[in-house]
Amino acid sequence: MSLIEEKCKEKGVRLTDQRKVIAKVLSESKEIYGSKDHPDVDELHKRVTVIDDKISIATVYRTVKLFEEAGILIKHDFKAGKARYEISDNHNHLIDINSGEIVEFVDKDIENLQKKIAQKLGYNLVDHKLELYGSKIKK
Amino acid sequence: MSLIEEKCKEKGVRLTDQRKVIAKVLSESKEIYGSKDHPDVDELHKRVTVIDDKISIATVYRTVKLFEEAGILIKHDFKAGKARYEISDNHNHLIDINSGEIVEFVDKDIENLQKKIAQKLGYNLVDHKLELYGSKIKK
DNA sequence: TTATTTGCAAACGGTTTGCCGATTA
DNA sequence: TAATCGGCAAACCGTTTGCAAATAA
Repeated sequence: MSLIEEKCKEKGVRLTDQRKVIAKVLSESKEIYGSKDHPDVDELHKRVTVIDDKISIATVYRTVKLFEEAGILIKHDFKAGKARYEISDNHNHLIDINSGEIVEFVDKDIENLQKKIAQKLGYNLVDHKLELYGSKIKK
Repeated sequence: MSLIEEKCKEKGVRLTDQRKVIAKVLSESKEIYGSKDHPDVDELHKRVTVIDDKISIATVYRTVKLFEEAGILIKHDFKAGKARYEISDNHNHLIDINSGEIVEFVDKDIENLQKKIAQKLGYNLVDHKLELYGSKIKK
């Protein structure tokens, strides 16, 4: 049973054949496609139809939204137009402005600083989005 | 002459009547609508047509893209679907998850930390996007 | 004059939705 | 069985674009 399938059970999300396939593809996405994998709905649909070619893209849309609302996935809009998804986890992204490659990172210092800033402005920090855009240093 | 109109001159952007009106509305947007003003194209079009009701929304789209490419405006996709614009300036945003209100802030510490992180990952920091999401602390 | 810009309406692309038969718990 | 879900195709909505007339330099 895939990671996401388990989370569905936890949260009482009904599991259908289609959802199981989508959950499986998402759960395996990083392992198979590497760390910079943030598939959009179209890409997801392509991968899913390899397993079951009856699954419609409407179902992928509905499922991905469902998973997002359940806190299982997070949705990114790195560039408007196409949303991209990955399993929920609080890391940040560095985007290579030349190749489009995405590097993930976490940094406790930044996280603490953010909390402090929000407090200073009179808010409790609930969530954050940090994207760095950079170009590779050649050596 | 509005702030943006001046920048257009600098960058050699041809100034038409329509662009002057749009530049004016954008330049005045913060003063009139307050610090949380990040109008979308539709809102911009509404404000612009008060001055000249012949200006089409296609022109607003084209102009806003032009200004963005000239580095005069920045485009935000706080939530996908509708882009929002403001005069270019490197501050960050804190978004009230309850009211949608947007608070702007700058923080040198965070900026330095970001630069350091990018370096550590082998990149030169070119740009960044930081959005905090929080809920107001009641007192 | 000549390259550029505008308004209009149609096209576009990602996403959502109504309908209704199929499936899950 | 009752509630929910999935497939299909049409609708939706923000944005872009081709065209011919208008305009800036």
